[in-house]
Amino acid sequence: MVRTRFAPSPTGYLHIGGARTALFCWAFAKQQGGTFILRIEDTDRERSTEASVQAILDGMNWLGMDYEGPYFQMQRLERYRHAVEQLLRDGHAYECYATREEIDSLREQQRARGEKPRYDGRWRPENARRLGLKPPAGAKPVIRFRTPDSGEVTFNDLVKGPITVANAELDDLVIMRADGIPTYNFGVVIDDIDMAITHVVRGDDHVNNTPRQINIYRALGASLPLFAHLPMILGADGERLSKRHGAVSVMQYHEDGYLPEALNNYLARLGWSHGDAEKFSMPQLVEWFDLRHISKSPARFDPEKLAWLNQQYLKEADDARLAALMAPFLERDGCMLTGGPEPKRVAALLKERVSTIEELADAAVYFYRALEPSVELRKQHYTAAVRPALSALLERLTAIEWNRANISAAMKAVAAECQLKFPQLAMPLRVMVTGEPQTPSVDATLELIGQCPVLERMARELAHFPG
RNA sequence: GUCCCUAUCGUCUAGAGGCCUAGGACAUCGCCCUUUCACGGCGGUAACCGGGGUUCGAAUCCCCGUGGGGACGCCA
Repeated sequence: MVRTRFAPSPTGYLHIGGARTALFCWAFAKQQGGTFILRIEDTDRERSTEASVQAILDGMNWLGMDYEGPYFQMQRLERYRHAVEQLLRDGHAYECYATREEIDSLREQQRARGEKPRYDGRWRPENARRLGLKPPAGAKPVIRFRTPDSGEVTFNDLVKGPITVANAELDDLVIMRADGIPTYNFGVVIDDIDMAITHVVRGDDHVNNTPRQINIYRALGASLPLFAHLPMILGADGERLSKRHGAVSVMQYHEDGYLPEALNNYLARLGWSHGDAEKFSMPQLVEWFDLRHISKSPARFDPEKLAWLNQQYLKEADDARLAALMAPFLERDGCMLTGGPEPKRVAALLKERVSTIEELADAAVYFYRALEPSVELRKQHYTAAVRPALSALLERLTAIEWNRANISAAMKAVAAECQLKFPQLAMPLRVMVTGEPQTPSVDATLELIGQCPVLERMARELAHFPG
């Protein structure tokens, strides 16, 4: 039975990269009929926050990934201590009393010499004895794992293929701090063993940690899970994703008016493919997902393609749902929805013209509030020549039963009478009523705005015509 | 600096030695549709990083360069 896990540290919001990792983990587990686990790796007490835990949960929930858990590492300290005792007993770990300053200066020297910075193993029992090192009185040691001196570690990454690292490249890493809290490389191994994780799917920034972790598995006598390392997501500029790139928080996309199915779809296609398929649902992803078609190299995040996908989902989204989603944006813009046209009809009219909910709301403002045309627009469209036609139209519109067909008929009749082409009448009318040069077809727009507001706005704007 | 990984249009990618005159999508350009703008339809520009091998045959396999990414914490 396949078991995967997503194991974020609660030191910030759920970002795009984390969400993509979670999505692949989730999709793989579901595709295999397995279990997807959420584990919060909260052993960094300085940076972990309750708010971050909540932010991660919110992000997972919004994207619709269900999980077992969450489990918290800080609730499992007892277990890590026992595991450390076992390693100590078996000679796979030892106490190290080196101070941080000591280690820092060691690394500095190594770097100056052009070497890879590494702990030199001075507190390995045999070395400490040789060097005559004695534990300072009252000092609490950290525990280091004793990495094999020679040989190499090879594992067959499910995405990248065989990867080999020489043990000589690895040093004796700290697995437990003096206060009894495990470090990442240790906690992750114990948890993955205890939670019977079969497939470790994570970002490829962990490739270098994997040989260290494998050595720990072996020292513990545990069997290995399979590993699949996902390439990173880079910003649109090819740089590492960071705050500089604007929206890196998943929930920021929610706030900016993206649909979760669009973000999921986009993220799924970033580093994974299924032939020529571009637009597909979560169930479809679950059916199709495989590790073999994950690309091996990093991918750039392309906001334009995301926007396009979001537009595709918007076009087919339920009108009532869109109405509910755009309401907060409209209210923020000072629109009163009550008394105006039904939001879902407005959404239906506008939804294929925008790529986010925010744009949808922006485009809907004039249905709920009279917008003043800019001076430029008036100058451009309000001419003495069309004024009589618009006056005549105002009168006709006063008299008709208010629906799209009648509005259109009235416009056509006036245009014919005044020997104007339809657009010559429609453009100034559009600007007068909506304040915008671009809207859906005028008749449908006026119908929705409603007779009274339309007549009022026309009368008011007529006063701005020259002559 | 050392180690690990990686390399197809501007971007995301298809590609498992002959189906490749390298396919799709976003973006971009043009045309059509049209009541403005969109949507939609049709079409165009655009890529196998370089050099060596292996092979009858290489985008695909190997080596070397080069570019890109990652790691080198008592962070995860």
